[in-house]
Amino acid sequence: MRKLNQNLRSIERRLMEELLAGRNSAIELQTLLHNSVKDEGSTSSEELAMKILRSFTNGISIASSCTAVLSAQLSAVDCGGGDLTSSGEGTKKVVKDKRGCYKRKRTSDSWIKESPTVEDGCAWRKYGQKHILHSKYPRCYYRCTHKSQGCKAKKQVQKVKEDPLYQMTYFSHHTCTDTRIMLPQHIVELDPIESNLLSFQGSNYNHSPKPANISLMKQEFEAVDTQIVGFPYAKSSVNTSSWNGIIGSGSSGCKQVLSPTIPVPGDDLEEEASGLYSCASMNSFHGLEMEVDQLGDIDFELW
DNA sequence: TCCATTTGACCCAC
DNA sequence: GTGGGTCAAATGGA
Repeated sequence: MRKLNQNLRSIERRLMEELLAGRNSAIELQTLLHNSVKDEGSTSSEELAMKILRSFTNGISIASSCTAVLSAQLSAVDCGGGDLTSSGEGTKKVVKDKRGCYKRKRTSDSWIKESPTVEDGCAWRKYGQKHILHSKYPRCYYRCTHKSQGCKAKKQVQKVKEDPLYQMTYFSHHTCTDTRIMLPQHIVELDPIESNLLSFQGSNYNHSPKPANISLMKQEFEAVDTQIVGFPYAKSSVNTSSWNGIIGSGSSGCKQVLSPTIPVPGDDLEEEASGLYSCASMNSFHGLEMEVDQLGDIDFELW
């Protein structure tokens, strides 16, 4: 048992180191983006972005190994039915047997993320929308555009506040080889901070995925807001500019200007474990910061 | 024609 | 019985 504690402490320390490194790099990048003139510093921004990605990937990988250690140790101890993979956060996953026949089961292969934008850099296809009891806003259901490739990634998006804040619940990681969407060049070039987007343009990612219909996602919530509370996006300059950048280009513009790509890992095993950040890699900087802060609050009491 | 969204219906868990 | 998640036909845009 003492050895278990030592192992866990060691993993905890490594995890925290990686996450802190990622956080520091993110802060550094934020400063850099604030100070840099357009076209300058793009290389270092890329390097930093990759550094951040690497740190989070490593961190998640470590967290995964920690879970594996815990599972192994706990099953050895046999506490009586304690299954880490099924005693997660209380979120539910629906497994389909036949049409309309589902079994809900708890799963840990899901995670919640809050963000001021609904866009997360991945290509999603909406397959449903429901009004949720006691909720002002509808919940939207999305699955990966590449479902045909067998990708089981899903997400639910629900607006939780009048200020643009969306709660996104992800289920399963992307198994498709291409989860990215494309952004119009000018959005990234205008002002990465102001547009709330990060450009990860790089030579390693040369696929040509379809863009997610971000404007429709925005319009959808805007329509709801218009009915209920007016025009909420005026409250947030950051998000307004972000969305204006996208919507202003129109959907055709989005398809025509495809040069900046947002790399989302998913091809190798290590990155497979980093589904959370592969999906979040294009999120707003504020969102990233928020996530890092949340990660900093991880409760290691269990260990 | 293809693809994404909308929306009512279906079905299950609670 | 109700609420939530999914399906799939209808619809619309490119």
